[in-house]
Amino acid sequence: MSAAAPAGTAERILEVAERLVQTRGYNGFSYADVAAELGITKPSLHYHFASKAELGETLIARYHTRFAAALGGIDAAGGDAETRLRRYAALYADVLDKQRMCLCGMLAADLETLPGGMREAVVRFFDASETWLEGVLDEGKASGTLRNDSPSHDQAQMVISALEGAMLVARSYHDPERFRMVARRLVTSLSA
Amino acid sequence: MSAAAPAGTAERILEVAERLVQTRGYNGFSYADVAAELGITKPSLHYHFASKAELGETLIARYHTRFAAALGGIDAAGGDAETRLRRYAALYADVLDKQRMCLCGMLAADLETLPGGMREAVVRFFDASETWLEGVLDEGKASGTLRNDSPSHDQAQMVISALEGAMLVARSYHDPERFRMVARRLVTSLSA
DNA sequence: GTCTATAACGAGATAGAC
DNA sequence: GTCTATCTCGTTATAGAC
Repeated sequence: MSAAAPAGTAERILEVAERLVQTRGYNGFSYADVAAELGITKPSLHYHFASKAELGETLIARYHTRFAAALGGIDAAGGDAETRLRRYAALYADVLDKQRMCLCGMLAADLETLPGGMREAVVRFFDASETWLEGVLDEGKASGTLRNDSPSHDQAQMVISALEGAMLVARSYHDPERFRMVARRLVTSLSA
Repeated sequence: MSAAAPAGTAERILEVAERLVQTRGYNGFSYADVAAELGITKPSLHYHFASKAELGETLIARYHTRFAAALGGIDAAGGDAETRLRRYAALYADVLDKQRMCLCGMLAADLETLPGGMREAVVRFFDASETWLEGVLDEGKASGTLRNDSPSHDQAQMVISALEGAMLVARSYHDPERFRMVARRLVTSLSA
């Protein structure tokens, strides 16, 4: 769940825009902000991303891909279901440590104002997280390391909700430890 | 936790602006939007609220007051700690049923872009919720209806985080039941 | 691929008449 | 208390030169 490289202009634009969306929201940043930070002009941005909507859709696709790769990494690393859940929560904690909100959590707040393509992409991100979590929860129940007191489907939705909310609130207090405490409680509440 | 009345201009402005902030965010609405909806002009808005920041601060103060009154109503209605927790969650559900996000949850996403006065007011809202919840949790432990397995302080932060996050995500799916499921699980996880 | 220049519009805000 | 008129600035976006 990280990137960084020498990077061409398009990628540097995405890096800056991603941070701005995660900290200020979709309606809280402009092409002028990105251009100024990169020392280029606004029309140069439009060369790489014709519209703000196109830039936004690219940001979500990129974030989704990186997140999916991180989930693949967790699966590849092995460990029991509880360990995977802790690592899943750690992905969120890493974002918060950079003083950012989850990209799609932030865009969920802006949802009503987003162009249609972005709206659907945000929901697909949550769907993918939910599907992965369900798999981990099912596996944990089968192997007896996780509590089997309610449907994995419901538990997965609970996990996503609590982690997104904990990010949102902890960021308001500039207190990542507040997030970590919630994450620990959450994992504990699921373990057998 | 509701209002509505014959209402003068200032109050009608607040009603419209509140809904717009809760659905579109602070940077997703304008004086022009409010004015158009009320059939008045932008300068008339500025007569009642000189700046957008002032309007924003008034919105939070008003919301905070109404929320505090609702908490007072829960206390006055009696019932055990678990019942109070369910009623607390129901306050959020009522907001979501109107297809809105919690005002302060939405503003927490916009936090970095808010004028200083609004930022502090958002945090004070969370603090007040947390304090009230702590009281309910302590009472529930003392009377034996709630589980006493971790500090009320931590549990209160967990409740706020999970409910705010569940609102954020459930709204993306236009699915209030998704919120209610999370709220039920949450209360159950706290009961003895 | 990046620039200058500019269009076309919307934002928050003010002056001053009624 | 609400209006018309206007200011200034920021926004997304395009045309066309280099």
